[in-house]
Amino acid sequence: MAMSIVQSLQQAVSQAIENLYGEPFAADKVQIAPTSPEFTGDYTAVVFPYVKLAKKAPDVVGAEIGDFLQKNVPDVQAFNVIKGFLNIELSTAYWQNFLQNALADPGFGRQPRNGRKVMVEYSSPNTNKPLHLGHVRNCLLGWSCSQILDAAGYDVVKVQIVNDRGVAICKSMLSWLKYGEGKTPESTGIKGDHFVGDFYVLFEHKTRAEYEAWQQTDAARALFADKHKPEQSEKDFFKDYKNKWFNEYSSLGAEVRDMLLRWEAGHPDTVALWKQMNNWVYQGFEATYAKLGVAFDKLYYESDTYLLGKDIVEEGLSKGVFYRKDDGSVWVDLTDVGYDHKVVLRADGTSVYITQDLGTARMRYHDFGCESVVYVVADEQNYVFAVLFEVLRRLEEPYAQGLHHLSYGLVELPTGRMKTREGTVVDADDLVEEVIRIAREQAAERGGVEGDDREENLRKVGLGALKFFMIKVNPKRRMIFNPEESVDLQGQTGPYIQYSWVRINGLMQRVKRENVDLSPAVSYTDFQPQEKDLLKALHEFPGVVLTAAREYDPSHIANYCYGLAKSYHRFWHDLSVFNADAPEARAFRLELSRAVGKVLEAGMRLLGIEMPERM
RNA sequence: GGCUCCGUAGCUUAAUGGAUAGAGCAUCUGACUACGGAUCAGAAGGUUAGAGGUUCGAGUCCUCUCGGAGUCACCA
Repeated sequence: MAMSIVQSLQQAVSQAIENLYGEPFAADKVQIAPTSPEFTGDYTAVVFPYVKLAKKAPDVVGAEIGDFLQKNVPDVQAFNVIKGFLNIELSTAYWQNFLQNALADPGFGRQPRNGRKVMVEYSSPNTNKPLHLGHVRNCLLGWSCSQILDAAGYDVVKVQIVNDRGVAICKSMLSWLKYGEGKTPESTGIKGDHFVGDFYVLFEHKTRAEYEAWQQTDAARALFADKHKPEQSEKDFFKDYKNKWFNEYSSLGAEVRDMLLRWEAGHPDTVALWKQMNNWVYQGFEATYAKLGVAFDKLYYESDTYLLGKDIVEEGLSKGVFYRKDDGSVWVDLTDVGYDHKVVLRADGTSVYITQDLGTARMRYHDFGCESVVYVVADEQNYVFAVLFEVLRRLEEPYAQGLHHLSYGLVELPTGRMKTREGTVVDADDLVEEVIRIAREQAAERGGVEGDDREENLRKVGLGALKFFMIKVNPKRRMIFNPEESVDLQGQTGPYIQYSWVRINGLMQRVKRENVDLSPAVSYTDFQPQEKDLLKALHEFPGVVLTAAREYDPSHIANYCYGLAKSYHRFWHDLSVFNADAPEARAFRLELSRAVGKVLEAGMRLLGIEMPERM
């Protein structure tokens, strides 16, 4: 592959230092950055690191290196030095050439395949209730991260692990058996995941009613009198006691545990019911994923993986990574890296969560051979993943050096964390409908364009607003989501970017209609600042994709697209395209617009955001 | 309490150790008989929580203090 201009400049600067001052300086240590907007130039070399070995003042060093570059690098046209910053101006020919190449390359911004496989795990829902706002952020991050890694040259495998077993789904199952009267999603017209979720909520209500009734019994009163702490109110006491009550006194609790035991024993009716209810949920999930525009290559189910990992525990024992206590439980000592002792197998020989995670990791490596894995999971599990990764490294698993936890901040509401019990959960399906509704409302207010594709465009605008809102901030930042006002359509938003693309689309339609000759573009040389800004921004695109991939951070792409769209809006406002005063200028601006449109579309696609034809 | 993360304008936020900390929202003032005004320009808004330190250079790295969050089950 040809060397990029930045690499050429690094090499040339390195060469200059060696020639001028007789000291070697590694080319990849040479700092080259895009020139700040307030100065003249395209790229800037920082010369402070060389003043010591040159034994000269910074501005002298800058001038000497600049002189060398101008003489030895054909693309360098001019330079200026300000306070130790060497600003380099590239030639018009370089920029013309760059634009033509970018336009000719259908995959501009994408790297060649690097032959490496990476797995991205995201979403990973429970099957007892529908997806909510938190899953939406997770899915958007997981999807865009997958797209970005793909663009960076990796082969990406997208997976989720579905928590399809355990107490939670048993609650929905029992609830349906007791109160369902044989209803189905089909018979009620309720989407499958919501249908099952409703029975989960109903179960919680019934449990609460049972608990409140129980609190009036003599046994409960006696217990409170005996066990409560001084200062503790009856209300607080019973709040804390709920779990214990559910496990020891509740008849619903007993029935759920019984159902879980029957499931684990493979009781046919129970398993059949479990399959039925989960299938309802999966149909609902699929619809939601389709609406969000995300997909998976393979699904893993906890019912298949929850027993895995015991062989790894044995291995770890023989390797000395783990140790066994007298009661038979198995542990790992991580105190030397500042963590704790962690149990990896219970005394009764059954798995804990990490046992399963170890087994799943190995199983997936066996399935796909990915040398690295990205887990998209909220930051409340930071410690869990730090421990998991440390254990896998100690076990010397072949993929252990490539593990990454894409940790993101929880999405909260203005009232605090979402709580199922308090009914404050923002449902994913509702949210999608809501943002499309807002887009429709806004379009009507602006006297939006009608047409056959109207609904499709409104969907793209609404989702574009939502997705951009959630992805433009650094993933690790916590986010307060106010459904009332979070999805703006003006300013630093998805629709702002979509609008710049729509403008370009309008130009391209006219080019086609009028069969405009674009060939004079190459003889245009008098770049205006607004045009130069766009050229420089386009030039950055491939590097931004690589940065986003390296840091597993889609927000870089979002911020880049915003910056490019902003430059384009200014260009549009300040300069005429079709009415340019010379044919070369008109053709060049059209070509430049075409390139911007192309990059905006590609960049936003990496975020899972589509461009509407009109808006 | 131990460990981890965070603190940038009224609010939401950006900034591979580099130049005068950059945007958006909200507020105020302007801009189309011109390719679409979901746009553009301008004003105002900052001791980057605080104090030390390293460096030619610190929002960024180190130490301490203050404030906030997460997490510390043989639960899933």
